[in-house]
Amino acid sequence: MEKSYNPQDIEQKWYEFWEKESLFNADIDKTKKPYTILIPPPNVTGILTVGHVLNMALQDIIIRWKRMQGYAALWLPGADHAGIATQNVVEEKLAQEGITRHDLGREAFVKKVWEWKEIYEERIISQLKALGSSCDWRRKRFTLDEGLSRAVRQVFCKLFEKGLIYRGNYIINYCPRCKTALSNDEVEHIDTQGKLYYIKYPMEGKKGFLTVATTRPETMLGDTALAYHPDDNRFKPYKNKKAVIPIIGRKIKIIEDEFVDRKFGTGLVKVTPAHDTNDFEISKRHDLDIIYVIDDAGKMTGEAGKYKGMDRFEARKVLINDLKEMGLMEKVIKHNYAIGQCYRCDTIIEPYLSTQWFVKMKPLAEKAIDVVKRGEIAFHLPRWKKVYFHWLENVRDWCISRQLWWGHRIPVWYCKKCNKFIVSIEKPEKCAQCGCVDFRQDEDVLDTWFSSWLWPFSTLGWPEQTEELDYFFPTDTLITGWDIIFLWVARMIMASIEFTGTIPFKDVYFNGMVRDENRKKLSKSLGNSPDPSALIKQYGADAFRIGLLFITPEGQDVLFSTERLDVGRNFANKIWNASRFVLSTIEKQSHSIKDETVVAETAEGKWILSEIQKLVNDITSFMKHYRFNDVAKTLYDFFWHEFCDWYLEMIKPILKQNNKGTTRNICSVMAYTLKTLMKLLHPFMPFITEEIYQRLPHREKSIMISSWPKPDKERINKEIENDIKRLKTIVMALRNIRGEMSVPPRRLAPCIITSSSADSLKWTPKYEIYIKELGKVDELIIGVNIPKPPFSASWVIESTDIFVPLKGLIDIDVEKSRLSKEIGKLEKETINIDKKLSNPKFLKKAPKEVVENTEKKKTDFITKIEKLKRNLETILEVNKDE
RNA sequence: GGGCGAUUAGCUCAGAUUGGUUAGAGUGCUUGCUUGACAUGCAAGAGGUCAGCCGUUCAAGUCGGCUAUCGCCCA
Repeated sequence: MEKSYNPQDIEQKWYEFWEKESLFNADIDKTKKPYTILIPPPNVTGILTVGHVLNMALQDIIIRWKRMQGYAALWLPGADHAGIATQNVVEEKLAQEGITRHDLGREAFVKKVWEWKEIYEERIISQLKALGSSCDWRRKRFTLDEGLSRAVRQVFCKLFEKGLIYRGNYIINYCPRCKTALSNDEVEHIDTQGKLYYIKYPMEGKKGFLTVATTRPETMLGDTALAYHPDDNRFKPYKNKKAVIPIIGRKIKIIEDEFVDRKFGTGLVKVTPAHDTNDFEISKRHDLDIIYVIDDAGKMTGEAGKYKGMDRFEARKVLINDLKEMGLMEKVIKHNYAIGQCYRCDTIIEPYLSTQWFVKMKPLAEKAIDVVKRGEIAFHLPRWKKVYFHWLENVRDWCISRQLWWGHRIPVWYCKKCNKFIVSIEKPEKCAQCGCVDFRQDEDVLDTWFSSWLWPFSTLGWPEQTEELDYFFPTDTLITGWDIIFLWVARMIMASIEFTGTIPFKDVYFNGMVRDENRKKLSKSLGNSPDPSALIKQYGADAFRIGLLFITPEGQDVLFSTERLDVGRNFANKIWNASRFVLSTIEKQSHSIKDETVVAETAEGKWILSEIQKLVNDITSFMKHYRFNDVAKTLYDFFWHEFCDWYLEMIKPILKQNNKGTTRNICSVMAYTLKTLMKLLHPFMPFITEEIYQRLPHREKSIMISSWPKPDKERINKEIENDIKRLKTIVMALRNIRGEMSVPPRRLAPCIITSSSADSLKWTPKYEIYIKELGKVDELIIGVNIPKPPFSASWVIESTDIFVPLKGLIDIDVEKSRLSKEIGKLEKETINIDKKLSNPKFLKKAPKEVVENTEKKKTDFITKIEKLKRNLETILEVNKDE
């Protein structure tokens, strides 16, 4: 084995092996319980980010764990067509060649997008594979697959029949750059420092002015009224009078409406029905005209007079200038408000009146609230329930039509003769109204989320009642980011209940967002995510995975920087080298070893076998509770410190004795322990653990399908655990003394361990060898009441004294300050304990156990202080003698 | 405007379900080591008024309230 771990030597090899052996495949097996995770399908827009890596790693961790526990574990992979985002990237690419999608036409353009999709889907899959993802690739799905598309059409028709889908003319969020409608949830509200413009509208007949405040002066060209609150007496005299829109000179009514906020601006607002949600509502109540002044590209229309053809923001600038010149701009003040931006391209959203398709959400929302309230679906962390409920309780109808070419075409056909529309899964044969057979399908496509909300069951074959659906559905756990709780999670729950009558998954684990060092969310558009492929190459997939998990506390956001993966890389190297030591030791002796059934003969063997049972127990419990960060840290800590620093170091002196039987026993214990650790680590670090497993004596053809360890009570040995705890304390004391006294590393020192009672020394004999080796002791004397030799450093452990005679090496001043410092610390603690114990209420009310512990602690401290003081005195005496 | 979260070592964070240990880890820092697995390493050390205030309790980093600062979501 190489001296340092090189992941590139083994990762690809094992992934190919797993695939060749079909180990990722989850088949229907009625003798096993199913366990299902569906991938949150990544967009085919580009490569994955480190955020995806975290999300995917978590899924792989769970699915590998469940597979080892004997479940028929299915991780179903796939990708999302991501309508707007994908259309955007392909259009951008075309633009570089100087072509627009219109130059190509719909069919040719969509073909181009499919080409793009094939390339990027392949890239994503290869990234997932490089990461070690154990997906059942046979079952890979894409949201535009035939089966999934049929599900989409069927759902559309069903909801339409139920009256839950309707077509209507409303103000929707429109992105003038993507040239499509968006749902409310696809708009991001960004706090902005803007301005509020106070504009004077002349009264009809030149009888003075009325001032109106607005953040969007350019829309005034489309005003069809001014409005004030009915209770606002300031404007009563103007009721039903007319004002004149400056510049274009159109006359508009002054009306009363409850909606107006009297405290905003002057209390009088302009009403622009075509370009503002609230104004549109007002216009319906007052039967106002609707005038479009901004078109679907964000440019001013013919209604805008001289501003026609200008971009909306350009028009604003010019208009403000014109108003100022005319003396109609009363004032401009600073004003902060949240401005809506497109979540795909950050363009400022234009509220725009148009005819779109909508889903009525209230009836769907109610059941989705219930299942989470009843606990049928559990959220981790539970606090996300609050966010979920708040959204569902205030849910608004969902605009699902998009003016795009890439996506599921809306299954609505318009009769070319009578223009009546028919909603149908397939193209209708003839018009029921007029018998015409000529139809035009709706030009628009559906919101991407209208297909992804079906993902949990459409991927398993729905609407067909497949065996897969029967076996693997409802799925078990969804792992996703909290940023799509509305867009996706809530809607999947609604859809699943509506169409399958059951919940889509039992647990939802929300992983934190990965952010860069400036706390910015990693995103493809910002380009602030390092390329995962490069990181895998640099660090190895295992190091990447465990390194990432190491810095990912449960459900909290993660500050990522490349250097933070060093921990993972170092850990992989540590595993490699410890294994190298274990394996070379095993190889050196010729006998075969029995690892599973081994009974340890040596103290350190009994100890590690005992400790590892506790570890298995803890790790399994952490896994169950989605506490992956704890798993990573606990395994890291155990492997590095207990296994390497203590256990392997304790083995070394025993091996040196060259007793064949003992060596064989040690090898068996080592093999068992290392193999158990590899199994526990496998979900996190699949490649290196497979490599080590294969080199150890093993039964299964892959660690992937070996059984998850179960704690063995027979191997727990409390007595040995206590002994080793004391041993460690002694060794650490010796090391501390050596360190403080600057004893050269190669120089061995004598050591005396003594106590006033023989009982408290009874445990020591079989540990002498370890004390000597780990504490660098040449002459070890253990006995009752041995007096402290001159020129020795000392340490106190409970009732036991440790003396290290260091004539010629001991620095009296260092030893004095060491002892004084320790005494001071303990005295401070004793004062705190005294306070507690002198409080009658504490004695009366605290549990007996706690009081007893506190009392014992006090006695221990006092004994220790006395001993330390005596040691300090003897040092001083020695000093005097000289 | 409504809500959620965070504030613990120089930095990044654990300390959950269940209040009781001399409050931990990684990294950084200081010192010493080419120790027969590992310098991607070994050993030792320094470093914390747990944001502040008030409260509940025999007992608070942990529970409740308020304040401050930062971040996010919804309107």
